Amino acid sequence: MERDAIQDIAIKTLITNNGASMHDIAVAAGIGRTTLHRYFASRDDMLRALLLSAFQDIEQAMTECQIETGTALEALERIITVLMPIGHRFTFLLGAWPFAEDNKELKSRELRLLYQLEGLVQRGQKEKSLRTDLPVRWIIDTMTALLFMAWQRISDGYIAPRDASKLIMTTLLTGVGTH
Amino acid sequence: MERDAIQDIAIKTLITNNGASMHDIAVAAGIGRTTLHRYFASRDDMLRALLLSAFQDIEQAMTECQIETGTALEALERIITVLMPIGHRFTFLLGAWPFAEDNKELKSRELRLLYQLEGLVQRGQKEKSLRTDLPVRWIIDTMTALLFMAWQRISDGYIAPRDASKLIMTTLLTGVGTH
DNA sequence: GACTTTTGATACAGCTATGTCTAAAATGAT
DNA sequence: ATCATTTTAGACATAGCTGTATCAAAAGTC
Repeated sequence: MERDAIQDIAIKTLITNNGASMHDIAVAAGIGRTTLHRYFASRDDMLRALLLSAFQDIEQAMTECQIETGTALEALERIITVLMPIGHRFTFLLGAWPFAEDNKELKSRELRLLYQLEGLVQRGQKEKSLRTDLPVRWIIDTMTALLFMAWQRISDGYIAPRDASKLIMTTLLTGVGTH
Repeated sequence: MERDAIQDIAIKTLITNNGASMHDIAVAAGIGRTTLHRYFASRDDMLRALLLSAFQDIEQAMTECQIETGTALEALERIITVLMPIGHRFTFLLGAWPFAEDNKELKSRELRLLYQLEGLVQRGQKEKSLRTDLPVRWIIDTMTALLFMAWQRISDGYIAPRDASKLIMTTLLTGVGTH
């Protein structure tokens, strides 16, 4: 089995039960615990690798979006669309991120990513498509929150994956009120 | 120390580090581990008690809102306002809820609560203040997601507690776009 | 089929967390 | 101050998890 595939299963297992043991994760991956230890020297190593892997996937997804291209709203929609299929990585990252406190490289890459998103929101504000009376960070948070929630509902089967992006975009931009 | 106070500290400790040991929680509460065991016969007992306590607080907060009174939007704003000060309980519940799977009573009470919220949203739709083209459950999810995110930001110090309700309401109802 | 490599079950040692108990210390009541 | 009650530190036993090592079985290669 490929290391990437194991990482994927480990992430999915840990977001369901974040107390899952190495044995649990090995079972989920259909391999022996010894073999899991061959891929990751320790649980700590594994968690670090998962954090990095999840983050890298999101970074890459963001890069593929080419957020400088087109309008801010178009870029936002692209971001949402590419993050949806990796919602489990996103969810894992939300839960595990507090434990990345001492990883300076990851933290600085996070800041870079956040900086890009802030730039994008500010561009939307300049383009007069995003409100200027809300904090930039809160706009990003709102999108994050909706992504997270949509992923939960996809996992529950309440939302169809193909409806998610549109649903998030419309909720994000126009809210649930009739104003 | 009162049992309620210990429960509060346990919840706050566990949302920060959900792997916190009984020793960690006892330290946070300023009591001995033995004493903690006097309040809760086992870790399992404690987690069950915390789940129930968190849920009850939210139930009570919802009851105090008298959601049948006034317009749906007024009731929604009241809900958000009363849930904010107990955001840590809300956050704990979001994280711990998957582990309440076998608690039939809690699950049925959750359904009752959800039913009330659905009724409220439907009332808002009838009053023409909430959109009818979005799933009712998704409207509730959006509010939940924003509550959760606002609580995180209050904990970070990015949002002032007194701004939170207004921020959530405006984001929820009109979104972040200028439409 | 023969050989090599990989895998996994198993055993073991060490560690941590949990639950239980005891006796001393601390606290509260009078 | 005395007595009663509560709390705590520490000890202990146990279970579970982790990391490590061994060796037979399984899988892969030629």
